Amino acid sequence: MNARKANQLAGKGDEIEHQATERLPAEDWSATDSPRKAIQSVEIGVRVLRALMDCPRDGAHLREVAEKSGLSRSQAHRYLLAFVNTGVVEQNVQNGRYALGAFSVRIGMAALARVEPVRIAGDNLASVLEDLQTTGLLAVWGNYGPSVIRWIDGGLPLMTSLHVGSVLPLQASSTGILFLTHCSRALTRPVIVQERASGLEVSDDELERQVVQARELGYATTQGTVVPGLSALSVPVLDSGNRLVATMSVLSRVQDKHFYSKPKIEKIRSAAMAASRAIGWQG
Amino acid sequence: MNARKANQLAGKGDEIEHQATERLPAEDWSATDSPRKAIQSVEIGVRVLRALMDCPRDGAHLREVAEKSGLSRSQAHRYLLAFVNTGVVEQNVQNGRYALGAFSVRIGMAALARVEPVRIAGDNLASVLEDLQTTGLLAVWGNYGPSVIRWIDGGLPLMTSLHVGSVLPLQASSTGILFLTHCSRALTRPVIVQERASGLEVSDDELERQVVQARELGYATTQGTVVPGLSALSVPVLDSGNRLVATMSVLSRVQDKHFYSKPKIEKIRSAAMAASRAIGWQG
DNA sequence: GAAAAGAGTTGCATATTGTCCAACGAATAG
DNA sequence: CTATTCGTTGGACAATATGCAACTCTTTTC
Repeated sequence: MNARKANQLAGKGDEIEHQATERLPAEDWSATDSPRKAIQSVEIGVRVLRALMDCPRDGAHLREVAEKSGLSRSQAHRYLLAFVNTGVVEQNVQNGRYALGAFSVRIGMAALARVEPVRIAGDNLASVLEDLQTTGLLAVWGNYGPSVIRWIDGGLPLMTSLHVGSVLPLQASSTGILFLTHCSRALTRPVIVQERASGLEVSDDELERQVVQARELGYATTQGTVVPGLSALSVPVLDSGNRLVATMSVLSRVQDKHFYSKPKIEKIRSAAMAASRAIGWQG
Repeated sequence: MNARKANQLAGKGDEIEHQATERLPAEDWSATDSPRKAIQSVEIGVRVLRALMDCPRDGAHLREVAEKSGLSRSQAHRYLLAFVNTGVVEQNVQNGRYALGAFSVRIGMAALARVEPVRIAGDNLASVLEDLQTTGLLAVWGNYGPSVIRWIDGGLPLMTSLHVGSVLPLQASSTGILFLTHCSRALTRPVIVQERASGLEVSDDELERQVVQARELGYATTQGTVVPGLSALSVPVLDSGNRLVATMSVLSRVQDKHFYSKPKIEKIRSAAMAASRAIGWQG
């Protein structure tokens, strides 16, 4: 048992990144490691998921998963099979690669819904959208930049490529500008590098200008840079530490030139501020 | 083994809320779980997560989790313990309730990054077309109506005026019918007006009939109305908000009267549903 | 062009590991 | 106070995960 267990736990020399799992709700929810008797297979299974998490979008080969999680290939294969059976993981039939699947998204969404700030921001956004009779979205910081986590349809007939899961560009969306405004360079820089490698380039000067403006006004706007014909106004939702928790965006057609009137902007801003205050912001 | 497994699967007399375990092959769920050997504990673990997913924001008691997942309390407790150890689940020390934890959010974020509707729909369409040895197309809503964004040649030699960028008629194509079925009037009406001004007129009654039929069947068909001699069957790809993201169309010659047999239609439909699920649809 | 290497997948004997039962302490109710 | 319910734990048993090796298929190498 000793040799076997040692092999399992230590992996093949590679130490597994056991990143301190950040805790969003500042309540008394503990996730402390305890040496109590549990289901070992489940803990190993989570190791497999962890291995899949920091993988390129197009998935990982069995080989990589096995290495990252410190399992033999046959073992890793069986764990992946179990996850595939349950929809947590999907396997690309073309190239055989494994990646997190649709059910993982649902788990994440269910977990997010439990996070107070997101819930509150979503509710406030919904009521503003109903008031303004238009459509909008909620975004948080995801693995590859600002990610749409809620899409609220409010009367404005729109067909866009945007949807829950879309990653918005940092440099070319009002949402992105807000994240640039409120988040550390260390967080945003890699994404910008990535975007520029993909051909989306906005000069640092121009970005700086927009960031300053967003900071002054308390909101950011874009016209048609993400989806042609669609303009957006985004406002930040901050927590007690002035950290950006989420962004609320209100959409309209670019031809509705005067959609974002002073009173409407005020409504949107105060909705975001109400949400911010509700989660402890004191600015 | 029999008695034991039966007990596991059936629960303790209470029937488990077996919410359509989304397995694509649509096997009957009471029979053999997985034809291939996997890790049973992991699959059970996912059952526990599923139980946690649809519970109130403040978490669920061990009791509920046990019932919903069809496990004994001691069993459920051990699974939850394993998830708590890994940060997937958190336990409120005050009231002892369990809920999805911060790590679940991270899993979801990682999975979200992989959601790319058009690519996924294109891949699924391609494999169906290869299977059926024919040609098809992918369409999304464009500025002037349903627009072809991918044309996939699959053996059927077709000479048509259709190509990437073509706008399909709302009233006279199976693709158009689907957009009429799933999109708001406000979005489609202008295009219909435009079409009628150009001489293409289908009565509202007839359209309504087709829309109802498409909604019932889950697909739409046309014979030769877009391109003479060419018939098409189109299926919708939906996202998490039940919005129509794209349509997949499979083409054939009208003289191949029995091309769209039941099993083929089923294949096409399930490809679209697989794509839908992969981008978060939960219907 | 054949052989070798590497990838993904599967069968099988073995014992590690999950399961069931029962029990404990702690709340809560009656 | 007793009775019940709940979360949690211990221990014996056997079901289940493991490691090894084999197999298929593709890719690489010579």
